[in-house]
Amino acid sequence: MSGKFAKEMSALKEHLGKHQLKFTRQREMILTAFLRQEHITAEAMYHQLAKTDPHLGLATIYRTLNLFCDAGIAQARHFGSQTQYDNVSHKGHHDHLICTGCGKIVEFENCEIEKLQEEVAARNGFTIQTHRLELYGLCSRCRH
Amino acid sequence: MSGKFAKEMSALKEHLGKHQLKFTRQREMILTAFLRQEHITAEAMYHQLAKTDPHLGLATIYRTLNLFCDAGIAQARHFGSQTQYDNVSHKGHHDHLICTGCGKIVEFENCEIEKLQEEVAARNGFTIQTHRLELYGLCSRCRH
DNA sequence: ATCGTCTTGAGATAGCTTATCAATATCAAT
DNA sequence: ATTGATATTGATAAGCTATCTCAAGACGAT
Repeated sequence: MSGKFAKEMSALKEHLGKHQLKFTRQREMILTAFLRQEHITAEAMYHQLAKTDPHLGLATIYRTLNLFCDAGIAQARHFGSQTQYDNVSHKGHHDHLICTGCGKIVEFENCEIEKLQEEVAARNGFTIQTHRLELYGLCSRCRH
Repeated sequence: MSGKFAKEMSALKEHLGKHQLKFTRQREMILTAFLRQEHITAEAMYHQLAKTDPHLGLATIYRTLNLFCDAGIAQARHFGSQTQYDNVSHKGHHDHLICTGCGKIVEFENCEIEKLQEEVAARNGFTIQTHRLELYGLCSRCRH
């Protein structure tokens, strides 16, 4: 029961303690479910957890995911019409190359770009938690 | 009246022709206004154009900006709770550094990153039309 | 166990975007 | 230039996601 999520669990408890908030059954349940994902929407988590606890409210999911953002465990990102809550502790980050012709998506990683991003951030006094890089263009076939 | 936006105007007309769509007074007016901006929201453009044409509907703005996206002239980007429509032809492209603590947004440009992006694209047979780079983290004040 | 405070669940509400539809504008063919 | 077929517009309703409200219940320090 110590669990592989002990680090995040204590990060949450520390945040709760600092802000006079309480550790509840729902917060524990939602955190455990959240840490199993790389990113998820509130709606998706609502349906996922409905199997375990049918009375868990959607508003509670939103409130709790936003709480995780405050605690630095999650990070909200607007994608399409919904908000994606990213698991900050998840490492394997990849970026996307998207063809505007056929919709093909190629994933890539580039350490040099990431290093330059760190430099830009540092120059502006920022500490990067995560990022999003999408390149839009035409793939070889769609270019004709 | 030839105008500095001739290139985009013909790109729009080409798209319209290919899809059995019509060239209207509203589309021309919205395109001209749009090309003067680097990026704008539908709501902001609605208020801006209300001075010229008080009867122009908000739905038309949304429809037209989405049309520009289809034509490759604009690009939608979800930012906060609203959608930003970016002017693709605008050169001085800037990226964003976003504080997850206070919401502060810092714009930046970095040629080296852009060059590396080109390399990644070329390696995969892509020709970049535009891109989106957002760095999320804590600004100096929010880091404490 | 008690009490003050925080949290929850359910539904109402708010904000942004899209759908509906009758009236109108556009454009190719007369 | 007129016609006719089709696309577009404007106004408003509807849809969706996320947040707010508040009475009832849970938490945790004492």
